[in-house]
Amino acid sequence: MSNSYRDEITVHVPLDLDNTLNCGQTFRWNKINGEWHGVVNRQPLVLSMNTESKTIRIRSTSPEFRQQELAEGVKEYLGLNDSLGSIKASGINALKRGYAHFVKQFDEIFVPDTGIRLLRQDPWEMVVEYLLSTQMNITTIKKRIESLCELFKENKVSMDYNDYYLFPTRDQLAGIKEEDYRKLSFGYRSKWLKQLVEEMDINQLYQLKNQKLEKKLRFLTAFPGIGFKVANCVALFGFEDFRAFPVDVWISRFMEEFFSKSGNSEKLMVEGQRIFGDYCGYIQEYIFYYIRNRV
DNA sequence: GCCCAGGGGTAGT
DNA sequence: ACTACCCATGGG
Repeated sequence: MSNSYRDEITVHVPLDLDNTLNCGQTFRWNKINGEWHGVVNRQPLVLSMNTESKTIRIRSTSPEFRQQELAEGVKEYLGLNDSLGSIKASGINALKRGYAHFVKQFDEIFVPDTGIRLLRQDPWEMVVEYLLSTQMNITTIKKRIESLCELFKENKVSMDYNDYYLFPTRDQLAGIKEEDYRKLSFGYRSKWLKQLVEEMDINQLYQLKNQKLEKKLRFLTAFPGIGFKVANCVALFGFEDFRAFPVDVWISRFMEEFFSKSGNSEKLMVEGQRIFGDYCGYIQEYIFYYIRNRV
């Protein structure tokens, strides 16, 4: 049982922890007694925000965080340096080149005060989690992922009387059989994950960071179980490639309803890029939030 | 029981 | 290129 190191940040830009950590871009954060509990950079991390003083309280097991001071690391992870205003302006600019009539609606969808920010997450974790996410609702995905993490008792880390499980490494998963995945109710995804763990070169995966989106997608979609939607999620949430545009059932409905566009996730990705421009991925997250929460 | 879920693979047009 | 169908399983 170890005690935590603590720090604080005062934020001067829009940020909503609830919307950011509960909007479908991440699966391993849980809110307990008003605090968000997660694991980042292989350390437990607890965040809570005082919305009046605009202060984030931080707890973690180390004063260091991705070779940075804890507070700086959290700022980086939460994407607090992203300018929501510039991203919105970029989207409006793109819309004016062909869908100017949608600008007013867009203004209601991309509301910076919603405070959603794209997290800087680990690519390997994203690959595994979004491969498992196929055709499951978010509640179920979170349960399945947690059960996978809890297979590895050696990954349990304690902090301030709470337990956290680090996400399993590729080498750890190499010892898991397809039937073990089926026992975790992974269903038909079991053989995909088994094959992914056997065949994916982790170094090649991490090298995608500096590659173009098209190259990322080509590499990722070569694996069974990773199609265009999952690959775009990895590019967006694991590599901060803001030109990625994941198309799930919700985004697909949105494209049909507001732009009369239909087709598979690859075709709609291209449409999304054309309509919303270079930050279409960031914008996609606001669309996802909007379309799922409207009355 | 029913429909749905941050889809993907495959076979048949 | 497009469509139809199947895949496992649990949430609501």
